[in-house]
Amino acid sequence: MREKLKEIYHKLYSVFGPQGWWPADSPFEVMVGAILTQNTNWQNVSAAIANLKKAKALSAEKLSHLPFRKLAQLIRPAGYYNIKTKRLKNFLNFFLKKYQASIKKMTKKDLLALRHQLLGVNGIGQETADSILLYALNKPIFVVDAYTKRIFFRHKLINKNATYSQLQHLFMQNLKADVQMFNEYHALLVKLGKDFCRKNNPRCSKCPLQKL
DNA sequence: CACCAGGCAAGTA
DNA sequence: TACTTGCATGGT
Repeated sequence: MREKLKEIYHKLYSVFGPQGWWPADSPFEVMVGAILTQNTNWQNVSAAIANLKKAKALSAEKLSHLPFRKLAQLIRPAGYYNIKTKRLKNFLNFFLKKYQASIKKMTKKDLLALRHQLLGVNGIGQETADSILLYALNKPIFVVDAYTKRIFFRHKLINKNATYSQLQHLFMQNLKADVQMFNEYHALLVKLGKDFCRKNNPRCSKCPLQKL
């Protein structure tokens, strides 16, 4: 399996090249984006973030002072805007109270302790927590998502009921903990998923992993 | 028109 | 523990 995982990575990298994740101007923007992108395509999230920038509201201080309705209006294009406003507020409270909105302070915290803290925030689940850890704070943790699971299931590398933790351990116990590689690997799986492994599977037969 | 997107929590049994 | 459901916009 170790070799298989490496083989897949190198194949994807050679086909698609570096993906340049996470598309954002700052770690804080990554964290906001991680919450907004829950079960939503990136284009809609991008529009929501553009609204926040246009309103000059993209900072922990500004966002936390913004009235609920005002914030909900700004992030509307991202969908689920009421629940996401609540989740953003929950995260901001956490970020301000525990870390004084300091990325630097947050980065100093131990990886697993911080992950546990993030999971304690209502609205932050495993994928969102791991996305924040990897893409905002450069911590060596592997992000799993629906594409990861679907791709590995379709290639018969896992069974259908594999859990998030099982998938994550599969990667982390078989690969060296390398932030840059974890970054690229997850992004490449999303790219592969978008192009060849949608739910309603238009072109699974053309997937570059077929011939491995 | 139907289907889906870089999830998560709450409710039910 | 193991399902099920609500949340919502915008693109194909």
